[in-house]
Amino acid sequence: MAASLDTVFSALADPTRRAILAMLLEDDMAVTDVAEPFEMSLAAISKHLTVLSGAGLISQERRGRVKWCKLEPDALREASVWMQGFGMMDGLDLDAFERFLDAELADPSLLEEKE
Amino acid sequence: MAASLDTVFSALADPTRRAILAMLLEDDMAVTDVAEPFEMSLAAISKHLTVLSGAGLISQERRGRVKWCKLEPDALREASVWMQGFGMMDGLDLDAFERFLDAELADPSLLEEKE
DNA sequence: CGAAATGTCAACCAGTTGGTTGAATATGCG
DNA sequence: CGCATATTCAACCAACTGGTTGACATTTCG
Repeated sequence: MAASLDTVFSALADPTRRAILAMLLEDDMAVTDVAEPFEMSLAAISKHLTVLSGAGLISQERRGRVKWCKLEPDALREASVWMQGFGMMDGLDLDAFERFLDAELADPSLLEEKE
Repeated sequence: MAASLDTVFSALADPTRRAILAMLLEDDMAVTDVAEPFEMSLAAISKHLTVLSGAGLISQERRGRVKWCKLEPDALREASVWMQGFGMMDGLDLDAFERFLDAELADPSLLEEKE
């Protein structure tokens, strides 16, 4: 819950974790369902979720057997503000933003390996 | 430089490196001057600068004995767009999104002069 | 020339990261 | 109850990080 710039940026530095966030953009998901598209163990995904949770980027609520993961995009705000200080946000890159939207609407899983 | 989301976010995850970027916002600086306010060796700062350079966040130009470091805020753009996508999708930054729509509806050609 | 200043390189070290397995803990279901 | 499901825990491992120090190369300057 610290949600410092350190923890947020370092949580975002991993492509698996960014892909998870993109998936959660669609809908809340159970841990097992989050793990399904990835070629790694459930335990590894569980750790990634812990990191995301520690950065405040997601919240998790246990309901019965299942732990639901929910995106918390507010946690991005502090980092976003920090970046705005560098002046390249006086109007974001709209072309890129539109491409993001198109890609997102077409198929969220495509966001995984953008670069 | 690579400037992938991975390298940019992980470069930003370190407070020393963020502080360096903030310093370079003021002015271009020589490596020694960048290092001066920090309580660590010059070699450590040199490594941080290598990381920043690898992420495309700074450029370095050697002039005589001195290597000048220059902020390259464009490298933040891709990361910003990625983050902003989350805010937009959740109505967090609806203001900016509406401004985007307004601007586009008013005069789409204005959007070209971004760079 | 010889000395100081500017950086980087190489080796090293401790701590963190991202992954693996196998066991453990709840919870739900027939 | 007994078994499958959902998730974490614990130990372990290789690779990476962020720091150190001392040696090295280059450039400037008296």
